[in-house]
Amino acid sequence: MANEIKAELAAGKLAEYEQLSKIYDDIVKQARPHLTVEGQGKILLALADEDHLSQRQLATRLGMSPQSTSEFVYKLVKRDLVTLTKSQSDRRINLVNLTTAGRQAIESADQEVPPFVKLLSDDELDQLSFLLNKITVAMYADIDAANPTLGVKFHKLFASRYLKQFKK
Amino acid sequence: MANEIKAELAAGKLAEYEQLSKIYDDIVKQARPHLTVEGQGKILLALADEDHLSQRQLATRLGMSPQSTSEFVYKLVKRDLVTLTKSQSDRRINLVNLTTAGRQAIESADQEVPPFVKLLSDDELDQLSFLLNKITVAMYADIDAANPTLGVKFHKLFASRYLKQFKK
DNA sequence: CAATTTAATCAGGTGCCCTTATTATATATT
DNA sequence: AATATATAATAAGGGCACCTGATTAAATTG
Repeated sequence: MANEIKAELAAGKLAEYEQLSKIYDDIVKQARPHLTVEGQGKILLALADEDHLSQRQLATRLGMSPQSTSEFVYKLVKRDLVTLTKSQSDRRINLVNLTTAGRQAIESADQEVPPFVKLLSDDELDQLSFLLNKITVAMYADIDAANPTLGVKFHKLFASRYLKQFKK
Repeated sequence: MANEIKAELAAGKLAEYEQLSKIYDDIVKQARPHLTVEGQGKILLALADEDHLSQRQLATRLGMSPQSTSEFVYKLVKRDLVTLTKSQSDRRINLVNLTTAGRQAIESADQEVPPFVKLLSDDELDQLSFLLNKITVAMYADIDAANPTLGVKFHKLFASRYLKQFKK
């Protein structure tokens, strides 16, 4: 019983955090443009991980329809952040390649640790990472059970964007 | 230094959680329709808190433009979840009222504590709530500093949806 | 009473996604 | 080789959550 209330409280806080972080993002975005982990941003992030992917590969990795992928790629082409080149081995395939500008867009949008995270103590940070890890592991399992074809493993990549230490 | 890495790790986990929860929502939504805390859902939630608000009031509380508010209200009217009645004291005002169906939609969509939260121990739930509270408090402050007019306090309401105990 | 403010709506637009055709190109089958 | 089938990508159209810039109607103010 007591446990039930605690769980509701935690779930509520989690929901509140999610809502707030949308607003937070909007505000921060106005100050300094930053990559969203949606649409075009997703594509860029995937290409940062591995360049010269086909649209089909992108779609699979990102768990979205090839049509949507094509749309975002097209928008990125218009913004000169990627180019398309026909594969020589299979001329149906349109390879998506980051341009210098595209690469720069990713770098310059490098995620900064938000201030509200910085204000936690060492111990608290450990606790938070531990708890969130427990939660995300369970989520991956649930999502995978519901839809094994979803390219969801990919999302770990978004998390690693914060880890500057690990980049080169 | 060590602290910096811990912070990056936690920030990354937080980002990963947010991404995953979008996907999680989509999957859960297919199984059982549920209110989103966006658009029409936001309106319903606000009305659940206080019925018979003007569109202007809704817009202010929800921190969105009156035009968007009007759009969502109109969609809800078409779905017979709310009705519009002209205010008698000020005939410019169109009051938005929940219908029985609207009220039911809110109740029946009552949030359930997600399984991944339930799997935490009592202590872990306490820790998580504490940490998230610390974070959200800081977020409220930052958001308010950036844009004091934003009706952001409202979002606490979303959190309270989980607290069945507290409802009537 | 004229001028201004306010509530709501209309019109049009953006971004993220989806589904249902189509069009090329490849590969497998006869 | 010729046909059938599978696959990569695109076109077309739609839905949802927002937004900005007019416009209209009703209130308030001077």
